[in-house]
Amino acid sequence: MKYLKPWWSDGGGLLHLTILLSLAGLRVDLDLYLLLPPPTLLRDEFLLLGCPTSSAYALSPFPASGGWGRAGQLHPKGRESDLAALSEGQLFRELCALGVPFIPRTRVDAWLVHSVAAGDADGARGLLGSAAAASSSAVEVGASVDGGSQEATGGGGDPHEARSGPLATGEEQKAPAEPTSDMLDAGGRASEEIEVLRERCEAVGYSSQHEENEPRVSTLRESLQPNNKNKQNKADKPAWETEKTAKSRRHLNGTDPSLCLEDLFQLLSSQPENSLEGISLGDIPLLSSGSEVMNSSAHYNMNFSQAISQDVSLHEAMLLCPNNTFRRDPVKRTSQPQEPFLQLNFPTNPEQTNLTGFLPPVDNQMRNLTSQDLLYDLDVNIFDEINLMSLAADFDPVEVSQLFEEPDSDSGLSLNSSQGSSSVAKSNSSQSMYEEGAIGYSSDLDSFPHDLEGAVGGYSPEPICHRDHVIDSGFHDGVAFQHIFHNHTYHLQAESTSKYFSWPGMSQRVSRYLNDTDRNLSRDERRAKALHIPFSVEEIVCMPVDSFNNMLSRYNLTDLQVSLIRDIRRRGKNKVAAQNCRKRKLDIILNLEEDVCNLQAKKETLERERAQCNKAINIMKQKLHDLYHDVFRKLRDDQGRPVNPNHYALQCSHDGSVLIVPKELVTSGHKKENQKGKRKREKRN
DNA sequence: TGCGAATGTCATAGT
DNA sequence: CAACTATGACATTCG
Repeated sequence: MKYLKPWWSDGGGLLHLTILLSLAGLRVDLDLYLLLPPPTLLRDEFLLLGCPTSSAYALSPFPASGGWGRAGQLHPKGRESDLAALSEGQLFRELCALGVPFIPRTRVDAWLVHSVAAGDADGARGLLGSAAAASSSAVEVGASVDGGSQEATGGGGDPHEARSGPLATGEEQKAPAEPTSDMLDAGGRASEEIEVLRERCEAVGYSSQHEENEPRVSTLRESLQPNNKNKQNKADKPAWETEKTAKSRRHLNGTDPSLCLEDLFQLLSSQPENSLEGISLGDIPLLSSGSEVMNSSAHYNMNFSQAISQDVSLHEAMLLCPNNTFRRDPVKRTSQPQEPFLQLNFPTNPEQTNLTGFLPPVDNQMRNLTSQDLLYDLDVNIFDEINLMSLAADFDPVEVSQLFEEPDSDSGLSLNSSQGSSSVAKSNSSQSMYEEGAIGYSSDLDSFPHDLEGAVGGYSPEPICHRDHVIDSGFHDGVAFQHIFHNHTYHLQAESTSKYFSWPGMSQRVSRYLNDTDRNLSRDERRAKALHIPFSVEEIVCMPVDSFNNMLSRYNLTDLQVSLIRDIRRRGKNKVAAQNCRKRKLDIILNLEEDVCNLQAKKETLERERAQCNKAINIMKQKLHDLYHDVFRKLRDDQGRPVNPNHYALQCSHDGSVLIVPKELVTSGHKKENQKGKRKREKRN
């Protein structure tokens, strides 16, 4: 079978689950991949296998054949070959038809999942019994269980019969696992069988020390479990969980013939601590056989409670951040000491505005912020940005005049702008911010109070763009100043800070400094903002001319505003045109270079061909010369003397005959022909 | 500090 | 004629 490209390589998600469940009185390891919806549904790939797509999950081809290969460890002899008779595609189709949102990692897992999902308790139990029998040396109970199962079901544990349940019925197996009467009967038989099995287990010396359905594989395993967590958990559980637990047990006991894998998974996810002993994510070694279960039981016992109790979100599972530093743990974050960070408490009283207190010095700890902090704060800042939109202030005519005097050259329209990228690159580290802030952007910073500069340690205007968050957080709730360096989303900043903000009593210089983020805006954007033009530059530039004119007429705009809007539109369009022109020019140059290369290659080819032709011509000439002299060597005149090739020449006539002509006649004939040719050419001209 | 690349802007011709 | 595009030329920024 050909394995197609796994869809998770395109960004889909997949969780590796090793599930230990109690089924038919046996402890079973299921090694599964839980499918998470991929961003792009590779339906075509999936249908290539002839598998329908689940509504909730996109099923995919098996990730690799390696997991299947290990299934042989679990199979008893003879069983493996039977299972192997099914192609992976066939088995997988069965699972798909049953809506199983898992990719089993092993063939046995797939088979078990299939049996359970199809409500075939006999098949599942038979498989388990076979598996246990296969590892009877290590799991003595398993052998008894296997035998009991076979007795009780009249060979129900036989792998062949197990397979004949869901698979051999052809189209029936593709129907949803509805509880039919047969299944109910099977379920009833199953419960009876379980009781028989339990009795047999006790008869061979295995006494259950736990709950009636406590999974058990061996006494060794039991001994390796120091704490029976289930008991404790059960005591602590609310009523609804207890009810669910009972339901899950009914499922897991096989008494509910309508058991399907989705139910199972819901149970697993809803109360994993009780219904399962272990779900571990990540690189848990594949457990395929009973012996392996035993050997790794210590690992599980150590891991179960931890693994189950962890609230693993999909985000975390996808990120797989080793230290869980991405986790949004408000308690953890708020519990972090805040002292190292700058505190900002804006006084509501304008008289208390103290610049020195406003921007305290930056210490080294601030420079040592981790990347996780940066990421976290970036998200936080984005939300802060939203809050900032409510902080619009009034129009400042002084600012307008200054803006229109600014000499910098920057446009309002950012087209995949390198401006943004450069800004981001520039602010990739706090260190660089300091350095650049110390040397750059002198024009406006020169007018900025030095005490403030000193207070912030030479901030560049770009980090100052984070003042949004500073003001927001500091002004409203006194949150620390820690986010000031962390937001790298300068584009978003530019978008969201399109309004001025201030508060009563804020000094003009502080306002100017804080609003110096406008340097991140283009000149036109700043101008538009200063004139309170109610459209974005992008709108102005990209809008169709009709809409543009309607917009101008609909709004009551001043002449200055209209003029600026038209200039913005003209410049923006011209900027695009210039970029297109340059791109076109570059393309032309590249095409010309390509043409030059092609022509050079063609020239070389032609030269090679010419050399070959010349070589062939020379060979032909040589052959002709040899032939010529060979003919003359053999020629004899009337007296039988050889003909001198210097006096005579061979001449081919039109009818193919060859004449021996004196060279004098040949040369005169050539002269006449040349003259005729000349006359003809002259006539043509 | 000079240099070159990238980009914005203006003027102008063309569509 | 207005609007837009294309392009050369110049200025500015930045690495």
